[in-house]
Amino acid sequence: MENSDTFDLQLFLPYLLNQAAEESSLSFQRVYKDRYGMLRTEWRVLFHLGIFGRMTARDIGLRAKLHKTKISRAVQKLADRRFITRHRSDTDRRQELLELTVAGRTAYLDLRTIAERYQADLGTEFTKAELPFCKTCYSVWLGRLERRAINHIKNRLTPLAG
Amino acid sequence: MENSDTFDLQLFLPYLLNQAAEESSLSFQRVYKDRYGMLRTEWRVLFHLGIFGRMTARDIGLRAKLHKTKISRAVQKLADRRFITRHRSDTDRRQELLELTVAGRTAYLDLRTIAERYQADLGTEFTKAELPFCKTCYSVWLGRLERRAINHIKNRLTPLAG
DNA sequence: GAATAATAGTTGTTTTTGTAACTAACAAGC
DNA sequence: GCTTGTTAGTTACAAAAACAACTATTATTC
Repeated sequence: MENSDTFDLQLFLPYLLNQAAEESSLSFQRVYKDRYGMLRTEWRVLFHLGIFGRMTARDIGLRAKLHKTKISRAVQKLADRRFITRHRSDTDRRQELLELTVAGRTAYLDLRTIAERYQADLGTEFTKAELPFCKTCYSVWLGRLERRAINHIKNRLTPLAG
Repeated sequence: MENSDTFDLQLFLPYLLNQAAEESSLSFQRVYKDRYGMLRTEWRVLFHLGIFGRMTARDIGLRAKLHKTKISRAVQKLADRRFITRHRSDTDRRQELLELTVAGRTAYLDLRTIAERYQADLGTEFTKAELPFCKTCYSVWLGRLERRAINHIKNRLTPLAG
């Protein structure tokens, strides 16, 4: 063994987060896959529609940070299974308003119940003090993302201004 | 808007973790992709070899929780690019001992340096108290995984015992 | 108001992943 | 020592993701 380095992988944040995220979403994936044969993107779209009500594919993409092609295909499958309806918007005929059907809502509520149970279950392992931190984790990266977007715009503006 | 539900997605842990993980690894992905045209799995294999020294594909898989086919392909690419060498083990001729070449080590050290800088950079946003918590996140899920594996075995043994 | 740019969403093609079946080597039981 | 079972790693095929190019509609600009 020509031997190990000092860098501690166990403390490299992106690595830790990925391992944790992969593990947590894998276990939940089994639920929506087994019950409804859904893919992760489909589940996410369903969830967003369940939580936020009627919205467009574009807005789902913005919120969930999913690429439009992924959403387009997920929407198609969900519509095929009569979990959602699609209606062209009157104000902008490029957009489609997506909405859960009764069947879709039922599926959503079913999965939501399991999600809540799953979450409560995790609560026994994460202490009350720790739980809010997960949100910090999240917003720190979202914050970084936003700052990057802002810088990107700034960089494009500066040459014009200068 | 037929309106929103009470379930707070912003507090659903697997979702939060995934968003955070995706965002954090995406920004680092750009580094090893732009510099060496590497895929995530290749980078992980390189890193493991850099940190732990000579080891087999199997051991990398155990540590990194990567499937053997993924590793097999990553190892092939890394070997093609002369970043690693492969030698059949004398004690068990099924196994191959993998090791970084000089070029591989150079790449590893380069990426490691950036990783450390990136990590330090994050440190300014995560407080000292928060940082260790990411490790908690990680081990909680690893813990769950192990417990599940144990239960799985138990469930297969009980019928035999009873 | 015509020309140009931008946006919502779709479709087609290429990469990458996941899954299952395979080879080769070793291990155990009888 | 021969049958059966396991393990390390590869390969082939199917599913999913990433990326680029496209249509249709709306915004902008001159």
